[in-house]
Amino acid sequence: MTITQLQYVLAVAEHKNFTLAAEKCFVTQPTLSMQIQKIEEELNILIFDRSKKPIQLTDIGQKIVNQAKNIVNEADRIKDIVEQQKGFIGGEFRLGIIPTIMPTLLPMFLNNFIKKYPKVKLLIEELNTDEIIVKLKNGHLNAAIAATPLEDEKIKEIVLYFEPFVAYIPEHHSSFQKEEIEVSDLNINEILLLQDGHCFRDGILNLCKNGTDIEQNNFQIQSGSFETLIKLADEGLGTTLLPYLHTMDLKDSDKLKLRNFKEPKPAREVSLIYPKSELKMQIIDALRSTIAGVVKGAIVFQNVQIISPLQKK
Amino acid sequence: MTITQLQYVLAVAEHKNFTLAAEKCFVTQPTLSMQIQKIEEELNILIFDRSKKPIQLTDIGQKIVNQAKNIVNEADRIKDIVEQQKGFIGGEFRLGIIPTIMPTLLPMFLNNFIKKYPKVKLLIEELNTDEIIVKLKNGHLNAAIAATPLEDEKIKEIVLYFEPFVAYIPEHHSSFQKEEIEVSDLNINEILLLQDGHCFRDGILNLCKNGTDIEQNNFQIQSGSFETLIKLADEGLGTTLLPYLHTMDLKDSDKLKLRNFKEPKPAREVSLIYPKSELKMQIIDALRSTIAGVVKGAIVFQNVQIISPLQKK
DNA sequence: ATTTTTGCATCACAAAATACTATCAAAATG
DNA sequence: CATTTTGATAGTATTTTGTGATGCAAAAAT
Repeated sequence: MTITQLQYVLAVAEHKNFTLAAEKCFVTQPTLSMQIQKIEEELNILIFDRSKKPIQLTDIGQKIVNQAKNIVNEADRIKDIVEQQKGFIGGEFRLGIIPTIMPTLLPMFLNNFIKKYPKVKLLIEELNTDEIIVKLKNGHLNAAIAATPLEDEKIKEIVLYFEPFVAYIPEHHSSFQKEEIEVSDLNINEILLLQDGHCFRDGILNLCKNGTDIEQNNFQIQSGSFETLIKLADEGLGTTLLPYLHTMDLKDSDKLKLRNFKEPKPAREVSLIYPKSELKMQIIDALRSTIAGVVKGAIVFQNVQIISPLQKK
Repeated sequence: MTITQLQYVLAVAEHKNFTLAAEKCFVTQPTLSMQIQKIEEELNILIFDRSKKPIQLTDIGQKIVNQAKNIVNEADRIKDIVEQQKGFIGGEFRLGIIPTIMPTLLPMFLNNFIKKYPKVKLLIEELNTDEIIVKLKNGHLNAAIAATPLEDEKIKEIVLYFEPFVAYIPEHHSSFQKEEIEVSDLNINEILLLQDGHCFRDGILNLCKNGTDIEQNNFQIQSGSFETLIKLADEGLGTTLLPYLHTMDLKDSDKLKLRNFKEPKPAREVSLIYPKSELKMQIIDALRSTIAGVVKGAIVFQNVQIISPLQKK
């Protein structure tokens, strides 16, 4: 039994297809077929049920795949340990970022980071929280930036900053006169929300559920970008909530429509998250310190109340 | 990097000698030398400092060895998973037992066990607790039977039974008249103890320290067997304490000198212990159930007070 | 101080394992 | 029914792993 064989098993288990798995492993399909047969023979069991289409894991195969993941992860960490010892910070690093953080945070730290760690090849992907969790677990991402806490056993979190929610109230709205607003001023049914799947949407639903129930009446528009929501609000279609960093690059005329919450301000917790396997910890730590550096200047710590980003059932 | 290479690294790390390590791996020394060189080259580091005699691990080498242990352990478990699935209970199994449990417990369950699981080749070794802990951690033992709790992070314990201490009081002793005795009746300085290194000795010291301090006066004889202690006690040299199972095969004349403690009786906790890696769990569980079966008849559960087997500093 | 022993490295070569190309057979697709 | 997809197999090339013989330096023994 070799580590290579286990990697082949994992590839087939993931793609449910020998040919595709072989490609991903950069070998030909017969090579992979034979190695899979060899390990099955050595263990004297069948890992895959080839009679089903697409290919299925047998019961014992599932157990072996789980264990193989452990082994391959632990083996990968050896190279990690060596690099860490050498103080080498480089190589490919796959980072996921949720859409509501991406446009504001990424420009703030990306330049700093690539200058400081030129040997790291950052591969950044915009994904929503659910997709991120899956990809962290199956190893397609090394780390991600998302709203937390996620309460996921297999994922670790390092809090980067707390980002208050800011209300955007169009001029004609009744709350426009107030200097600061409270959660109770908000009517969930007139808040313009992002599409389903954005955790920022879920966070706001959690925030507002506290007082009133959601009435499924009237209209509800959901958009994928805050810019749309702002324009809709300006058209008199309701109010909206923005994460603090988003408010910084509004036009001055729009900034006048922003209203802070009274303390403790509702806020989201933004964290760097990564799988428990803790691969590439040097780079994760490099990211953390770079982001901490740039965010410290932008976000003044205030008395905040953290809103869960999770969808409550 | 292959699992085989990691095993070679572990063998050299353990024996600090290429030639010996090669033997243990059942390959020639050049094979092992070359594979070690290959993995060092692949990682581009030195794992061993060959200039020192005996060979030393480099700093990074130590870290790699730690990780290699993980990997090899996890890899071993794959075969374990397969056997478990197949319901196969067999193969070599190395069991350590402490000297004060060996002569009484082993005859009680060994016959049952080998009849029930004829494919298991039990390799039993008499070792004291310290030796057992080392050998469990480095993989030279699969499990052991010892007094617990050990409070060791890396070792798991399954309690088998509680074995009360019984006092052996010679006829002319002042406590001989009492039907039941108490801890306060014991004078640590007149109790005959086993040699240093036996945890039964440490347990008794813990028991008696509660009341009085140990005076380092007079005489203290330490023996390696209870039989010696009994004879010395008969000669009027003091009293001694025996574990309950040991009292069962005394001569009737000697049994008259036994005195039980008042409840809660001081007792030792005897457990099946094994490393966290949890290899060969099927056999460990087979042992547990076999021993539980035979002990249930012999030891009536009573109100006991567990004495720690650990040497307090 | 010389010899012997110990212990790892190196060389040349054998055996085994791994991978590739080409091809086949079965199942799924149209 | 022809076509495509997908995994297995055969034969061969390449790479890896292993062996025995030997070298060489340092430590141990005489």
